[in-house]
Amino acid sequence: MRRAEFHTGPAPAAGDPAGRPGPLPPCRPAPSGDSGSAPAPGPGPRVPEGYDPGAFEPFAVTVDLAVFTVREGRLHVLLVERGAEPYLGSWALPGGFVLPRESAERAARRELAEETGLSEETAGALHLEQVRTYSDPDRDPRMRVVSVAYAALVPDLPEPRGGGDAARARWTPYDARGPLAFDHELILADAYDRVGAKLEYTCLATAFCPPEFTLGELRQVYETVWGVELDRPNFRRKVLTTPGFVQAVEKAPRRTGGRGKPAALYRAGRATTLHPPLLRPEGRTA
Amino acid sequence: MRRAEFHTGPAPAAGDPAGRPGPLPPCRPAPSGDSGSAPAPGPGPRVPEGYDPGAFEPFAVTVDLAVFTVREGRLHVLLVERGAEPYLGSWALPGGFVLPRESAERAARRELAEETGLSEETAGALHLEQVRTYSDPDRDPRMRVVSVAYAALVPDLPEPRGGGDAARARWTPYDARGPLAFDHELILADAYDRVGAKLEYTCLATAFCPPEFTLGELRQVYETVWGVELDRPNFRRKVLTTPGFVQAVEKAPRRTGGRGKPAALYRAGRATTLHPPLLRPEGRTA
DNA sequence: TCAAAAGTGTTGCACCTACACCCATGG
DNA sequence: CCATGGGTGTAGGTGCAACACTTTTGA
Repeated sequence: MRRAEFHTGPAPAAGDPAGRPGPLPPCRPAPSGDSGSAPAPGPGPRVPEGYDPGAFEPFAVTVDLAVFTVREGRLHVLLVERGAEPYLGSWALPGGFVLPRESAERAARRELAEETGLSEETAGALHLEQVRTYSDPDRDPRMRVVSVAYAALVPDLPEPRGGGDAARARWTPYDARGPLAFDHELILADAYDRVGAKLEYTCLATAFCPPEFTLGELRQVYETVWGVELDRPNFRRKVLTTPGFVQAVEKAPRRTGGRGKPAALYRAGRATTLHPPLLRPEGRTA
Repeated sequence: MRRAEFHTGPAPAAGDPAGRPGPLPPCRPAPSGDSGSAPAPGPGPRVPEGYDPGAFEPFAVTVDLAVFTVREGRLHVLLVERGAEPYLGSWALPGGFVLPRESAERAARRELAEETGLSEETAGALHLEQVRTYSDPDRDPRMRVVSVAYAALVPDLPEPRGGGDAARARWTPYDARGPLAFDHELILADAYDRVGAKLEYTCLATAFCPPEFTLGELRQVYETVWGVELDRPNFRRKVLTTPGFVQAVEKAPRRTGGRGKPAALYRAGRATTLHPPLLRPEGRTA
């Protein structure tokens, strides 16, 4: 169904459901009809196929964040409670608009800092993984919104209470979350799949850990995200024999995780990929 | 650098460099300020951080396609010659605008059909892989364009001569391409990396083959994309012992690839992932 | 009869799995 | 002392790399 009103004049309804002012974007010149990605017109006055002025209906571009952390042996995801219709009161992924002069990744880092209460520098150092872009025309009932989804992996952080938007944010156990607003259920599932897969063949797991960590903590990341138990001795060998995965912290003494023998500390190494990969146990059989 | 003209009125220059009419999109109502991905305003009249009316500057959303095929033992990519400034005469990835009522994937399939001259049904069955979204504010010198990149894998096709945009399209050897317009060099490299990686742990290689293929053809896909030689006997065993990767075509006799013993024919199986993966030879050592 | 590609067999190594066992600490 | 987690050792299995070999076609 085409939106004919875009060709006949402004559509009705400019009010914001949340009561905020609804600024009208000014009319703007049409793009040239051929962009970095658009089909270039052939030589001559021919109008290329697929060209439609409606194509220039402005899209809103946003980012959605699936922020994961491992907390008390469970995978948690950062969710925010919606304060406006639609889905008022529902939980949703944090996110926001991409501003005119920023890239989607910068927008994602900005939102990440806002929602977690971290400084922009700290947030800038965190691992951000672009997952997918969601562009179904009906994914937002109010307007056309194209959203770039990012997965962020953070070590265990305090409950977000940084003021601002962070006040609405909560760490929620991944498997105890309720239904999410919009298509955020799908986005979160995709992000989870991506993270699980990347643990297999990259050093990504260290992104869930503080700067210095024990092999037990690192192993718990795998076990928590994958939902399996790994053999401790074998995991240790695999990590230590993969060059560049971790590097020992020599001078530092040892740290205990409550009971048991104190463990040696490690830092993330320089390597980014694992060769050969560290396959999930199910991968062997499935 | 902000584009002040968007807040002060229409900017100059509405004409298309190619001489086509430059339709002006009508003014439209502002979005509610909170979208499926936008920060929901907190309870109360507070204006959430990060809110900026400029965020509603309309973005153009496009798709870019990296269409790969294996031809005469070389990896080829489909490129189009630009017929308008900027980058007039340069080569670029095919692509185009996402229309108001279609998803990015549907737009990609539509463009794929247009550029290759295939029917929409045929193109609809081809493998499309969303690679990444490119959103640098300056990636197009004329306006803000956010582009969703897709990689498409097709079996060897005739030279695109379907009329329309396809007339400008050419199959180009991947390693003999010139510099590309915009950031398409980066997009193409990302798409190539993704395809190469996915060959390792998915059954994607069959997408490069016709419906019925020999194991030699399948092996050549790997060898061509990865740029390595694989041991024929070991490759055969790996493929045949991976359940669901390929299934033999019983009744069909055999087919020759020129000289040599005729080979048995196979079809793609039902599996989509490879467990354990088929690692690149370098993966073992690197 | 030779080149080229398909297909089978075999050996050895690399890596992973599983499990047994010792070490160090807190209760 | 024992429970808990860190750390070491070792035997067996799986799967892959490497390479030798036979088969079947076209030139």
